[in-house]
Amino acid sequence: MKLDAVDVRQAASAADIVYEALRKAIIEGALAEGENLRQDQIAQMFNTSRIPVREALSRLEQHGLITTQRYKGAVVAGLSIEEIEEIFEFRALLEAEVIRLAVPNLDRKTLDLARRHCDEFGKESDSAKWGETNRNFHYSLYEAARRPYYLQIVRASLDRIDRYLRAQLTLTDGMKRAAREHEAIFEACTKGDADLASALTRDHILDAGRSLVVFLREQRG
Amino acid sequence: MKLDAVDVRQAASAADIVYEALRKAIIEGALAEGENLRQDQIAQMFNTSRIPVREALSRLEQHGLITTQRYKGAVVAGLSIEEIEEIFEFRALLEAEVIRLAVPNLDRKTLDLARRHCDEFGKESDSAKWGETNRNFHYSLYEAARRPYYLQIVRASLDRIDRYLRAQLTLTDGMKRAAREHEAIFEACTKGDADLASALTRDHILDAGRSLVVFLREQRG
DNA sequence: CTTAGAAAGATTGGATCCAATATACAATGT
DNA sequence: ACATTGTATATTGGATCCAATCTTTCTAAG
Repeated sequence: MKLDAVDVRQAASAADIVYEALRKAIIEGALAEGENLRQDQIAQMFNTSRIPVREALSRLEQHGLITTQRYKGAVVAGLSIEEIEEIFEFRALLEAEVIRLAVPNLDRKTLDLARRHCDEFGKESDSAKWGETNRNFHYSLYEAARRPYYLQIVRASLDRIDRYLRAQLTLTDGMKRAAREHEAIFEACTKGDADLASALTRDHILDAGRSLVVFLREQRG
Repeated sequence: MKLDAVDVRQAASAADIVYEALRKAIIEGALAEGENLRQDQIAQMFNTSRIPVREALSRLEQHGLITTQRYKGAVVAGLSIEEIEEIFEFRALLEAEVIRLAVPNLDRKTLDLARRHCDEFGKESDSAKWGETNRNFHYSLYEAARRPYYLQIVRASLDRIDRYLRAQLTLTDGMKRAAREHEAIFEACTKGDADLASALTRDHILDAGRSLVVFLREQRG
């Protein structure tokens, strides 16, 4: 007997579905910062009651993606430029370390996968897909670090600033530069040079942060 | 008209209260790992319904303090030795950086506060109070880094392993060594030597992690 | 005696209802 | 006209009820 066994117990609850959908919408910028999130309205969109919606909102707040006020409701969280700078600095520290830990564990298969993700960058120009490819590329390498806790934090950090990054990339030539930097990081990984990969990753993130801050200062005045 | 105005809107919801109480109980080890958390039972303890309890449990799960299975309930999360090692390694990286960023901003007032916390270590032998003092000491210095996002992650990381640390400290002479190391870190801070403070903090955390792992390997066999 | 299967009880997930609070707007007095 | 107060509506927080699922127990056949 052969079949694609699925663990039924992992079936998603209504709250899980709402949470993931809202998370995705916020990360991709489909929901603008400051936008109101009415429990009733969301419940109707998902054909459910407000209970799972409230659970989802509570989780989103824990992750800093929304802010809530008692009896007033939830709004999509916005980040100040200072907060954005802090998160980029944090990511630089963390991801530089993760790639350093990953390099010694990289095998042929993982590198091939990363290579394919890297090649995708030339093709995509849509910001949602670009963001997806960006995550795939970095995470395919990061996985080799075998540090689930680190990766969880890395993910959460990227979640917070992804929408700003995407908005900027579509409006500037940041995508081309990012593609070149990815190429260099990949190169260092194939050579097994952990220190170089780490330094390049650090610069890659700090550069992206700097251009984003410049962009936002113009935009916000 | 003069009165002590209080922002009423910050009043805690039932879910907030339950969340904080359970978080504290788990961190302090009052709830053993693997212990079942029945919604009904908790609701009765807090004289409330299951709704706020479910919200609290959902938040706790996001922070990794409990694990839940659909229709089966929640249990206090346990960490494998590998997971504990990873979190100590992570904390070493992060807190070493935080203290480095903090040192240039330390002023007389902050140092005095840290000094007082440091002096508390000699007095306390109760593990709950010791843990509290430990947090107070480190955080009083960390605050000067002015990196709220970093601190949020630092807090969450400590939350996960605090109960193991406390259990070990009461059963070994780890408290004395920790006190000496705190003294040294404080010394480096007063001198304004950021690199030294960073290195000492890193070692302080890695040492604590190593002794804890040794302790747990014995205990768990 | 063991074990598969069914029934009963326990527990969680979700829906509906009620209470507490906020917001918008009308009414009233100066 | 303006500010203040009262009221009506909208929205959230919490309680209670029902459905879905798990766990345990009981039964009966091998």
